[in-house]
Amino acid sequence: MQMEPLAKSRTLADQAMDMLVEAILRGDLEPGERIAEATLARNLGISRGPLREAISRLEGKSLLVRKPHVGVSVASPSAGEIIEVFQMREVLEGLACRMAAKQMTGIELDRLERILGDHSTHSDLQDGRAYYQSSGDYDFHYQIIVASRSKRLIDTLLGDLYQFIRIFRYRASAKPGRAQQAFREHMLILDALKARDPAAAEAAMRAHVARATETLRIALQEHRDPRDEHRASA
Amino acid sequence: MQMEPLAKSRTLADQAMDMLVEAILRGDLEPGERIAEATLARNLGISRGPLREAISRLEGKSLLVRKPHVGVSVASPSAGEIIEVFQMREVLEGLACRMAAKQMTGIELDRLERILGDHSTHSDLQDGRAYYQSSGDYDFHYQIIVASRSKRLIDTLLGDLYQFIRIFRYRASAKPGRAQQAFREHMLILDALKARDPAAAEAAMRAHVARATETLRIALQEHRDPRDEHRASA
DNA sequence: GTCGTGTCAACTGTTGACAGTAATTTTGAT
DNA sequence: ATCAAAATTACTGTCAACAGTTGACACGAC
Repeated sequence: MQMEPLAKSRTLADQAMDMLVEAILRGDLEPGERIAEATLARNLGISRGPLREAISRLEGKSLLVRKPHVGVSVASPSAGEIIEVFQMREVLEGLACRMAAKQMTGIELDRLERILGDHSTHSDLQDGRAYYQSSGDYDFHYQIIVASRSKRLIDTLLGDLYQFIRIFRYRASAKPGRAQQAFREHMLILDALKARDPAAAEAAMRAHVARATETLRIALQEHRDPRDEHRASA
Repeated sequence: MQMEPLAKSRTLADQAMDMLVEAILRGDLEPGERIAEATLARNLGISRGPLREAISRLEGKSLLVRKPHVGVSVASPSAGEIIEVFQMREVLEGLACRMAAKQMTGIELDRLERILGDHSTHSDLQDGRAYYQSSGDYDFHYQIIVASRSKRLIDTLLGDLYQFIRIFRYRASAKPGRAQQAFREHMLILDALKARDPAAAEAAMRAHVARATETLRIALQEHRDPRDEHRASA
């Protein structure tokens, strides 16, 4: 019999990293907020070494930024940078969807259809906003991304990029009616996948994410970020 | 009078990181090779702390991989993973090219045209292979990526992804005649950019990178990687 | 009152030593 | 000779203390 070690030899730095990401996601650490190493390490019951290591790794993923001899702080991307990330997500998820169309199994397609079926009967959908911006939308995209079978793509979209996006609660900025529209777009994507039409699947996914980006852009313009002023005007 | 700080407060960890990347690019550290922290730190004249920090950052960028309690080693992606990165590059550079088409200045277009002009008269081009796989091709893509004005896109394509790709010298695997074809493809891209046609520019760039990927795929099949066997067969 | 300078405290950057784990070698039995 | 188990070794993971830099504050000159 062969089994995985229960605790995968998780090092303190690993735990500290997870804990940091959690804290940022939960909102305990706000974007731009500085992190005092010594204090945080004491609170976690570890020394500064492993904590610094966790910080360095997140720094490599641009979730944290460090100013030499000053300190690390949670990344605080401007509205423009968030849009940039969404644009990248558009083409990358398009790619994932194209690949998924080629190699998705029947079982995976069924699962996707079932997820969408659950959505349609879910009460939140009728209500409007919340659902698509929380787990429902996530599940749909998640399944497709995993179906791409591309290790790097999965890591990027489900790991780095997704966490980066999730930090900033701009999900809340969905417009009323966006949920229903998104649901219809999901249907179109599913159709293309079932038809095993890579080009159509990619186009449908790109259109879907592009619309979400557009909605986001409008929402962001309402609470402007001064850092974007200098490059607007075009 | 305004001036840059002389030495940008570069920390030992920063220098160690650059040094590591350099060493990997130069080939001093081969893919899969393990890194002995203590030894390397001594050779660099620093202690293990900053070195570990540099390692952690590169770990976050998946240039190095760490196995707990065993050690770090240079990432050694399988042929399949390299193809995956190229596929991501295809859509991301396509995006960059689309954005560049919208906002490139006349000066930038001139510079690009000049680069291409240099290429056409460059002796290596007539010879065949080497040129496009070295700095020439890089310059062309570099200019377009920068012209996208997207901070994240530039970081990803010119930083993380590019270094990752560069580590593995599969550039050498270009086929004879590929250089001339690539040159023609560059011309098409430039045409679309000059016409300020975003869709055409994106399509042209995607086609260009897709062809390079295909060439690479063929070259990689010759020296197979055993790790890809299980997922082949399709 | 404003500007510039000097001092100070708090924090980060770095170090060397210790503890713990995984691989290797050695030893012993079959 | 082959294999298994135990001891050794070499490395990583972790810690606590030291050194250096930064930004703030107070003081003094203009």
